[in-house]
Amino acid sequence: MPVYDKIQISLSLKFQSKKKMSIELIIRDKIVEAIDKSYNQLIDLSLVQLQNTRKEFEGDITLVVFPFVRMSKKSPEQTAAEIGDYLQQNVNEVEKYNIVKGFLNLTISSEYWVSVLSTASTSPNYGITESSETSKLVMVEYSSPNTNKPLHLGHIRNNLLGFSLSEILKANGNKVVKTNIVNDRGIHICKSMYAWKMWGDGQTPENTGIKGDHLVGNFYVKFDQEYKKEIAQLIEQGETKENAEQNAPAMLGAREMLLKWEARDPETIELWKTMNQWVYAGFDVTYKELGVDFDKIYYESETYLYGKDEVLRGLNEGVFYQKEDSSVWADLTPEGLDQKILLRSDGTSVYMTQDIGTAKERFQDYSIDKMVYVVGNEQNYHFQVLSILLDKLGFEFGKGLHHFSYGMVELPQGKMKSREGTVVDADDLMAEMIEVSRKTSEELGKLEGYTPEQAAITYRMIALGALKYFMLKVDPKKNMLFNPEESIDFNGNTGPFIQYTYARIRSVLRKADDRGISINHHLANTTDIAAKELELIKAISQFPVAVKEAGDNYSPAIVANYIYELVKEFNQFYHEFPMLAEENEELRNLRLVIAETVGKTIKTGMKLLGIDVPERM
RNA sequence: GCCUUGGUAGCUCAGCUGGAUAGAGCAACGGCCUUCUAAGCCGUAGGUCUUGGGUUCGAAUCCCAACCAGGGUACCA
Repeated sequence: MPVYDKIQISLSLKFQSKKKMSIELIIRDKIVEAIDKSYNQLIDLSLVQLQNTRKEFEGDITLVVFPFVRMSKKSPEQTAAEIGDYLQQNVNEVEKYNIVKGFLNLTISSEYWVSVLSTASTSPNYGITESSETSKLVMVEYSSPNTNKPLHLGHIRNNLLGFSLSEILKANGNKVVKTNIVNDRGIHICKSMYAWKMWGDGQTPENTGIKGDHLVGNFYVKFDQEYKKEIAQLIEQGETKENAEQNAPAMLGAREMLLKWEARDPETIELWKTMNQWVYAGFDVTYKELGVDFDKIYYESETYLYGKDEVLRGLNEGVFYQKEDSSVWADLTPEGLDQKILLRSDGTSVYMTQDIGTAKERFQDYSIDKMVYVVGNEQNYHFQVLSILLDKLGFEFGKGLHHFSYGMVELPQGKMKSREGTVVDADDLMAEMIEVSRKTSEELGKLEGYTPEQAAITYRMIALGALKYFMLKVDPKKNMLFNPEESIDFNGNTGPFIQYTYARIRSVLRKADDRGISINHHLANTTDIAAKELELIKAISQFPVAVKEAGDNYSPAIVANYIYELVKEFNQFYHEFPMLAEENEELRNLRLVIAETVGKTIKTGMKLLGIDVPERM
C-alpha cells in the first residue's frame, strides 16, 4: 500500500543517479531486516516511519520506534539502540546515531550529502520529471471568463492556480493541455449588448481609448443601473416586484436580443461579434500581463448545444426521466443527492447539459487520461453531479474527472460583487503593483546602469512576482483575504524576497566569474562541512519531494512554501559565510556550488509558479 | 431544514495522510551596512491550536457533539 513518508521514498530514485539507491530506501529496507533478525517479525513497510530530523536534534533522518516496542518487548530506548546498532553496522552511510525518547536519530555521512549536492548541481533539470511516451495526458481547464466584464481578483487566483498547476503536473512527467472555455453567449452577454445599443452613443475602444473588456463591462454595469431604475419606476406605478423585474423594458430588450441571437439574426450576431472582439482584445492584454496562456480555447457559443443529444439519449435509455411539463431530470437520490434538471420545459439546455457536451467533445478531440477543472468551490455540487451524470451516461472518464476546487478571494467587507462595484480589477491591481515596484526600486537605486527598458522589465517582474506569490502561497482550497487598503508586501515571506535572494546569488556568481574563479562540480574531496551548509544541501535534496507532493496534492502552495524555506535557509548562510572571500579553495568551491544550485532550484521552482526571477534587483 | 468547507499569535498564513518544546511573515520593540546587494540578517515580546467529549504510548492533526463563519441546495452560469 502506498505510504506517505515525510521523506518520499519512491520518488528519491527518480532524481538520483540510477546506480545509486537513495539513502532513505536503503535504511527502510535495512530496518525491516533488522526487525526480522532481532525480533523475528516480518513487518509491513508502512510501519517504518522515517522523517527528517528536527533541527534542534543531532542527526539527519529519524526513525519513530514506538511501533516496534511491542515486538521487541523492550523499552523504546533499548529498541532504538538495537536498531541503531544494526544500521550503523550494515549501512555505510549511517555514521552514528543518538536516541531521544522513542526517536532514533541517524547521522548520515557527509560524503553522502556531498554526492547529493553534486548530483543536483550537475543535473540539467533537477527536480523535474520529463514526460515520456507513456505519460498521462491531463487536460486542465481554467480561467473560463464571461465576455461581459473584465477580469477581477477572483479570476487572477483562478488563472494563476490553473497555470501553475499545469506547470507542476508537467514537472511530474505528465503531458498537459491547457484549455479555456469562454462563456461568450447567454442572457448576461445580451445585457451589455442591449445597454450598448441603447446608450452606447457609438462608443468603441478606439474612439474612447478604453480597453475593450472594460468598455463592455461598463455597459454591463449601465444595464444594471437602468434596469434597477425601471423596476423602481414600475413599482411606483403599482406593479408587483416580480412583475416589475420580469417586465422592465431593459429585461425585455435583453431577452429579445437573446432570442434574436439564437435565431441568428444578422444584426444581432454582428453586434455580438463586434463586442466580443473588443473583450477578447482586452483579455489578451490581461492574460499576457499575467503570463498565462492556453493550448486550446473552446467557445460556449459553439459547444452549448452539444450536451442535449446526450441527455436525450439518456432519456431514451431510461437513465433520466421526463416530467409532465416535458422538462428532463436526473434522479440522484440513490447517490444521496437531489433531483437535477437537465433540459428546461422549453427544451433548452442548462449549464449542466452544456458541461456534459463539452466533456464529451474534449475526450473526442484529445486522448485525455485525466480532466481537471479549475473552478471555484461554490461549484462543488455541480462537479459532484457532473461526475455522476457522465458515469451514468456510460462515459468512463466521468468518475475520473477532478474538480480542482479553490477558495474565494474575499475582501474585508466580504465577498466581491461585480454589481456593487466591490471588485478588485485585475488590470488596475497589476498596474498599481508595478508602480509600487518601480518606486521601491528607484528609491533603493538598485538598477543603476540598466536601460529604462531593462528596468521596466524588472519592475514588472517584481510586481508580478509579489502578486503571484501572494496568491499561490496559500492553500488553494481555502478562502483567502485580500485587503486593498494594505498593498501586497514586498518584504518577508513574499515573491520579491525570493527574487532578491536569486539576484544576490547571481551577483555573487557574476563576480566569481569576473575574478576568474571557475566552479568545479566534482566535490569528491570535500569533507569538512559546516552544519549550515549541510542544512542547505538537505534543503536542496527536498526539492524533488516538494514537486512530487505538489503534483499529488494539486497544490502550488507546497512549492511556494518549499522555496521560501530554502531561501530563508540560504539567506542565513549568505549572511554568515563568505563565499568569494573564502581562502580555502575547496571550501569556496563548495559554497559556490551550493549557491549556484540554490539559485537553480529557486529559478525552477518559481517557474512552476509562473514567476520569473531577475538577474539584478 | 439538508449537504459541504473552514475556525492555529493583534493581522495574514504554514503545520493537519497521528510523533519530540505548535512555526513563519506582517505589525511592535531592540540590535547589525568601510567586508559577496540591508527588498537582508540577529534578538525580544506575543498561543487554553473555537469549546466539550472520545480513540491512542502519543492529538493542532483522527472520531463524535456543540458554537461561530463561508459556500451549495430542482428550470442562473
